[in-house]
Amino acid sequence: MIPTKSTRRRRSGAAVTLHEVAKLAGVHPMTVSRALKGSETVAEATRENILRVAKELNYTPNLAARALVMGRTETIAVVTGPVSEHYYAHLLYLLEGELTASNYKMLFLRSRDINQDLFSFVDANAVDGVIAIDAYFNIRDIVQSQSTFIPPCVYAGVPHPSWSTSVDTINIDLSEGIREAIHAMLDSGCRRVAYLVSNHGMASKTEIRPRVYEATLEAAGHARELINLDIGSNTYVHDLVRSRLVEYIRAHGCPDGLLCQNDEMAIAAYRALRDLKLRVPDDVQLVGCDGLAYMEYFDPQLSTIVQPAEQMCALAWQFLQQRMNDAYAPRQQATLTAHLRVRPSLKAFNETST
Amino acid sequence: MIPTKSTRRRRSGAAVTLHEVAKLAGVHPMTVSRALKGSETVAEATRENILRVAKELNYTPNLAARALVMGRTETIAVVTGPVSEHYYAHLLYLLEGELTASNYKMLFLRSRDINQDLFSFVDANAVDGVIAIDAYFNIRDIVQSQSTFIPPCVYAGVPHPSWSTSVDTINIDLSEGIREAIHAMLDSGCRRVAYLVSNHGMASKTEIRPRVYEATLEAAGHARELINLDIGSNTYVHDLVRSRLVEYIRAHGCPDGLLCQNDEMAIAAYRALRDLKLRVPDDVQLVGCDGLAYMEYFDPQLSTIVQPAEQMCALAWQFLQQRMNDAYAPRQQATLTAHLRVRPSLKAFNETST
DNA sequence: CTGTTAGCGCCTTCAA
DNA sequence: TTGAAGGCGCTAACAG
Repeated sequence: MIPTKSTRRRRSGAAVTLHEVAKLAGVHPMTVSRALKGSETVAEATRENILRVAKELNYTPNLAARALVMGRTETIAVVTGPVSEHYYAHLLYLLEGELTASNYKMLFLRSRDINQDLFSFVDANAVDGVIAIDAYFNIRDIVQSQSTFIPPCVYAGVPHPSWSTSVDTINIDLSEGIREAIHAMLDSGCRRVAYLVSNHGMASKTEIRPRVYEATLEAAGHARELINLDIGSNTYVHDLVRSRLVEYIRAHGCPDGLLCQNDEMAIAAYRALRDLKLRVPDDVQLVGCDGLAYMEYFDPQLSTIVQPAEQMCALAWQFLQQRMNDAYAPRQQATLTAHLRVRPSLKAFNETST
Repeated sequence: MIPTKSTRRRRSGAAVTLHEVAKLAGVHPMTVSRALKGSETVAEATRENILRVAKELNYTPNLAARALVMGRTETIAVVTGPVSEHYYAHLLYLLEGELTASNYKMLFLRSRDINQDLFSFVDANAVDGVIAIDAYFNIRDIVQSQSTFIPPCVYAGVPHPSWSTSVDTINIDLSEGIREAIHAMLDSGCRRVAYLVSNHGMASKTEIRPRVYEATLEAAGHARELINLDIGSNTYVHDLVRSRLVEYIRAHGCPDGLLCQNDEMAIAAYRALRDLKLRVPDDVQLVGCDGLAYMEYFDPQLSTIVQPAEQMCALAWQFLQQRMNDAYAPRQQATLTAHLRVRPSLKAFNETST
């Protein structure tokens, strides 16, 4: 029962090769190769015989060998933010659908450690291309390098303001949604609309969210209140957001409108408010950002700025395929707009629905 | 700027090979190979020179070539339920941590279409092993085949009762948690504890959850109420669970205790109850199963049977590594127990906390 | 329609 | 300490 150590490193199990099939079918390996790929030009009789033998031997082509000779792996690297956040998990789910529909495999990389040279995977012939979502720092090096050649790569997500990239890009424009959210709150009588962020980077004036927030409030003649909980790049943010927001409200009183950097934080904020016996939307109106399905299941149902995730993923894969076909095609770009979804966590919901 | 078409299929970009480094360093390719791997036996001077040249040329080893000759890819296939469910996303996150810590890559496969021969990926030398979680049907074929050799594979999750597998296994034992949940509800006065499932399979007597549910209620002398919403294998279950549960309750009145197949369904059930203006826990006590972080952020905070996810993932990777080292090592098995976490959605919470 | 030749980039093995 | 030979399994290109 112990397998023969025929070849030096042959995996103990199956590992039938083209040659073995060929020998048993009484033809040259090349004929087997042809027969197993799309038809091409093999006689019906031989083909059928070959297929039969291959099935009998349970032949599986060695993908490493094929990748070596073809220079392609039919594998795409996908890089996102931490998949512990449901937003990224959802994107992964959507991308998985796109890729498997095209018979591509997905190498899932680095949702946590952020400083990693992605393109080495392309150079290493481990993947044919890269889809990076909201992973600024992962592709920054490449984008900034002056290399004439950039491997097939699509960057999608909320654009980072500090660089203008030369890679194919799908930008999510949040500004519309943010304005809609702020106006929804102001129009229903909010006098103190705060913006809740998790760290310094997200509070910075170069980020689009705080910028739009500040501009919108200023235009409306209201004071700004940027709440930076400063939890760094911690992954499990919920607990910290919850406790620090409770502290903040105890110290400074509570805003009557709360716009959150993303849905995860909105959920944590919701909890903090309930801890304090504050009611949504009567005491505080609450809006998140991402469009998680879960938001609708809270009580009251939570409003959110919905990112067009399906569209983004479909387009990302489309762009990447095009790029893999033609490395020197002109740069591809698209911008998708995120809009507010009004739910009962906004007082505007009642006006809308009745 | 257009790259030379030197070799026929060379990818347009980098793709520096060992030979080019060798030529520039004035040594034999073999020496480069040695110098770049762990030291071995290369003179200090030559090594340094080689490393310098390699860096200068931005050399990246071709993983396909290495995989071909080594027979290993340092890649693991991970198969789970649909990653749109947060539970699986969380497992993915944990596994990613394990794998990257060991310098392994992760091929993420088939979280949706369930009938796929996973082991062809191992045969194809595309991955060195497989971690399958709650993906019965994906590994069923292999487990049932009488093949003497099973590729490195670890199956983890709630065990399927119908087969006794010969692969390495980590079983999650939910029965403890289910009993605890049911008793928590009965002890606080529930007279009608129902069990909510999504489809026929989950309602079947061969499944452990309904079995334990029925046995426990029977032992306590209570009637059983299995609510099967029969939504098949739909992925986005929330909406359907919500609407069908509302219908059910309108038709049959409401149980005063609701145990759910998993947390996703508990969340949907929570929403259905709120739609009906029913209060948790006053009108209905509610318990989910999985241990999602989100459960704690609802109001009231939702109780759940917590699966030991960290432990499971760590153990899965440990088992798989061992198996990859020794294909003929004895079968590895472990059982982890899930326990109830009592939160305010159970009346017992007040007794506990005060 | 099928076989031959050559080589993808790397590593193992043996020789110097 | 380094070099040379050979092959992993497959496929493109060209013969026949």
